[in-house]
Amino acid sequence: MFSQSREFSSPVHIPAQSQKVLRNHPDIGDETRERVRRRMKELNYQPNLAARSLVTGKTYSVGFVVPDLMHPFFAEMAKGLSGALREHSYGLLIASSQESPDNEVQAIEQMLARRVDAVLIASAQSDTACFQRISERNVPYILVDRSFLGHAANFIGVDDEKAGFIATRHLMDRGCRRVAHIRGPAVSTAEGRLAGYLRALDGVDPVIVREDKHEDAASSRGFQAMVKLLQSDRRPDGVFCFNDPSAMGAMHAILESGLRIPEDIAIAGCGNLNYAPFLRVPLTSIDQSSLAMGERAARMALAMIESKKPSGEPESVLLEPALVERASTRR
Amino acid sequence: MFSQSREFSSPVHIPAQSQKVLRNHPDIGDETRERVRRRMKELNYQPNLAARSLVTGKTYSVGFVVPDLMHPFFAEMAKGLSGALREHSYGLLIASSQESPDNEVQAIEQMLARRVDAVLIASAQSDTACFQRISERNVPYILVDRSFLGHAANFIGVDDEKAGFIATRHLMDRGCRRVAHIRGPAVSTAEGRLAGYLRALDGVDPVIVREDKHEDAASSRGFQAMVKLLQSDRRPDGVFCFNDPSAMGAMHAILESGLRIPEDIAIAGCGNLNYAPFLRVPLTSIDQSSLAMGERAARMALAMIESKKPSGEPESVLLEPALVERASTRR
DNA sequence: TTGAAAGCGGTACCAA
DNA sequence: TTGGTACCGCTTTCAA
Repeated sequence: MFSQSREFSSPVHIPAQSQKVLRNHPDIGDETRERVRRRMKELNYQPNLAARSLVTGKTYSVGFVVPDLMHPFFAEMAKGLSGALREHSYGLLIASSQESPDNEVQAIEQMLARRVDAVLIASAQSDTACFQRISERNVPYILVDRSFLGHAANFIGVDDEKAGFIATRHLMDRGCRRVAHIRGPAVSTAEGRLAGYLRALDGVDPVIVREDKHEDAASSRGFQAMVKLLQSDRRPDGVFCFNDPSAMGAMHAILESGLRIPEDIAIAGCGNLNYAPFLRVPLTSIDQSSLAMGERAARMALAMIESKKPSGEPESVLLEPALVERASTRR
Repeated sequence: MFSQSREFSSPVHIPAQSQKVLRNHPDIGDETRERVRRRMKELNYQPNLAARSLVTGKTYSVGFVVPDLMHPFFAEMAKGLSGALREHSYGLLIASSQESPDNEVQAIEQMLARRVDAVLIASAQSDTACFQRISERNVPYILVDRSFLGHAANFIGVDDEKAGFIATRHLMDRGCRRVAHIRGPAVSTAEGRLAGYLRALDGVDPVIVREDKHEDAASSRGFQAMVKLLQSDRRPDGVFCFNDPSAMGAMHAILESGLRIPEDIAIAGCGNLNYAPFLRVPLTSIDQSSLAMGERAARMALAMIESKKPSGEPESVLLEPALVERASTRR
C-alpha cells in the first residue's frame, strides 16, 4: 500500500501488489483493488512513465520530424497524428527542421536518444544516410510525403504522379492548348508531379519553369517563375503549379500584368490549402487529405510498434489525390 | 569500459568512470577520456534518457497543448518553440485538443504522466480547474495566447486590447463612420479585442455581432455574421473582425452582395495570416509575431525550469501588436 | 492471491 | 583520478 505519511511528489513506495491494480492485473482481489484505487485518487498518484520505459524498453511515444510546421500540409498531418495517438495514450514529439538537413539530423538523433517507439519523417535530406542510423538502432521509421528513389522504406504519401496527371489533364480538358508547369525543388513530390504533368501532355511540348532561389518563400518563387513565362514568346494559357503557395504567386503575377484568370490563363495548384477558396481567384487544387494521412500514419506506426516485426517487407501506402475545381480553371 | 562483446542495443555495462566522460565531468584523465570517446563512437552509444530522467527527475522536454495545430498562429508558435528547444536539446511534446476541453485535460494529464519539465497551454478551457492539478504536481506551466481573468499564472501573449484598439482606430482614420465588430468566442483574446474596439469607439454606438455556431469554421461564422450586418438598416462602412478567417468570411459575404472593399466597407482582421496578401482583397491585419512568441515562450519555460523557483510571482509578458495595412482598408 | 526481490540504465556519493 | 555501491520507480518473476 502507498505509505500515507510521505508527500505525493516525494518518493512513495508502491508495492508490487498495488501496481498490479494499476495495470488491471487479473490476480487481484476485488476488495484490494478497490482499496488501492481509492488511495490512488487520494494521493493523486500517477505512475512515472520514465521508470516504466526503463524496464519495458518502450516510451509510448512517436516522433514526427517535418521540414516546416507552418506548412498547412504538415500541420494538418500533425493534427491527425496527435488525435490518433492520444486515443492510444501515445505521446507525440515534434521537431520542425526548417528545411535544413542538418537540423533534421539533429532532430532525429534527439528522437532516438529519447527512445521514441517509432519515427515519422517528412525529410529534407538529399541522401538517405541518416535513415541508416535509425534502422541500425532498430527503431521503426516511416517516411512521410517525401520518398527516396531506390531506398526501400515504409512510406505513406500521395500518388504525386497521379496528382500531376489529373491537374494537367484537367487544364487541357478546360480548353488549355499550352499548359506550362512551375516545378518545385528536387524532392520526390515535385519530381512525381512533374512526371504526371509530362504524361498528361502525351507528347505535346512541355514548358517547364523553375525558380529555385531557396531563400524566398514558395509564393514569391511562383511569382518569379510566372513572370518568366509571361515574357516568353509563346505564352501558356494554363499553368500547373507544384503547390498552392507557388500558384498564389503565379496568380499574383498574372493579375498584375493585366491578364485574367482563368480567361487568359488558367491555374491549378496542389495541396488544396484551406484558404484556397478565399484567394483573389479561388484556386483549383489537388487535395491530399492530409488529416487522413496523419491518422493513417499513426495507425501504421502503432501497427509496426505492436507487431514488433524487425524488418519485414517495407509497406508503401499511396493515397489517391482528388481534384477540387474552383474559379481559377472554370471557363 | 563498455564491454565489446555485447550487441549495441542489448544491455551494455557502462562503469561510472565512462559515464563521467559522457557528461564532461572534470575528474577524468585525458587519455581515459579519449579512449572512452572512441569506444562510444564505435558502439554508436547513446545514453538512455529514460534512465537519466528516473534519477535526475528531469525529462528535458516540454509539453505544448494547443486548441488547433492547423491554426497558423499555433503552428508558427510551435515552430518557434521547436527551434529554440532544439538548440538546448530539449524535446517538444505537442497535443492538439481540437478546441475540446476534455481532450485538453486528457492531453495535460498525459504530459504530466510523462513528467515534462514544463507545460505551455493555449487553453480551450472555460475554467481554471485543470491548471490547479498542474501546480499541485509542482510542474511549471505557462499560459499562452489565452489568459483567464482572476487566475494569476505565467502568461505570454499579445496585448489584445491594444490590437482591437489599433485596428478599430485605423478603420476610423480611414474615414469609416460606422465601425462594426464581428466578435469571437468567449476566450480572453476575443474579449480583449472587443474591449479595445469599444475603447477606440470612444462613446460612439458600437455594433457587435457574434455568430457562435461552434461547429462551423471561423470563416463561415464570419460570413454569417456579415450577412446579418448587411441586412441591418444602418449598414456599417467598416468592420473589425476578431481574426483573419472570420475576416475572410466577411469579405466573401460583402463581395457576394455586390458591394466593394474597401470603398463601401473596409475590413480589418487580426492575426496577419501569411496568406493575407493573396486574398481576394489583400487583408489589413494585426500582426501577432507568433514566431517570436514561440521563441519567447521557450526562453521563459527554460528559465523557469532552471531557476527551479517553486512559485515566485507569476510573470506576464505582453507582446506589442502591429498593424499591417493592405488593400482592404486602403481608401 | 499475495509480497519479496532482482534489475532496467543511468546518477551521485564515497572510499580507495 | 578511479571504481564500487546505493538508489531512482517501475515490471517481472518466483516463492510463500
